[in-house]
Amino acid sequence: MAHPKHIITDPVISIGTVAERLKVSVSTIRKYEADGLIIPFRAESGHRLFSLEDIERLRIIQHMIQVVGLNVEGIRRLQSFLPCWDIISCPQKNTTRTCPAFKETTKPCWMIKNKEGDGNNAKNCRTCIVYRFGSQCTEDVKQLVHGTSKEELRNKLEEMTNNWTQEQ
DNA sequence: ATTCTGACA
DNA sequence: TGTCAGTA
Repeated sequence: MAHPKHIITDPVISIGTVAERLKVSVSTIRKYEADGLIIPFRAESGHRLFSLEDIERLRIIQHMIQVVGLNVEGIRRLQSFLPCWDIISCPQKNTTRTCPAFKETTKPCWMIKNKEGDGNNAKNCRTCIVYRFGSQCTEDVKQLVHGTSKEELRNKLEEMTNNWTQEQ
């Protein structure tokens, strides 16, 4: 309610602005991207652009580092447990136990290079509900990953992301 | 003036 | 994490 939906999701903030608002260096933000923690939008010029949701995600990263005590590697591993196979309709549905994302415990699904076939990669992952969930509060993440059916999981995610993207 | 990539103390 | 180079 505080912000209209488009304000939340539109990537229009420069990396410099983000840096000063979060009190972090520009290079640190670039590093987070290189490390797979964030997927900034790219202008045609090649410049990174961030939305308010992106800033929220960065805040959570700071929290995990400064308060929780995780390092970048730890955050990546934590996110590798986001059950994308349960959250979105996976091309290899019945073979979930064999899909790379399911077995990977080191990096999140958006960091896994896709083989042939459907080529949805990091660029599109930016808008994926799985990736976006990482922009939610860590408390909510806990509750979510705590025994819920696929259907419930799906609904909760929609709910939560709606809280962010809702309303004018 | 700002940001980008890549290399590097 | 920061900086320096050479661009766009």
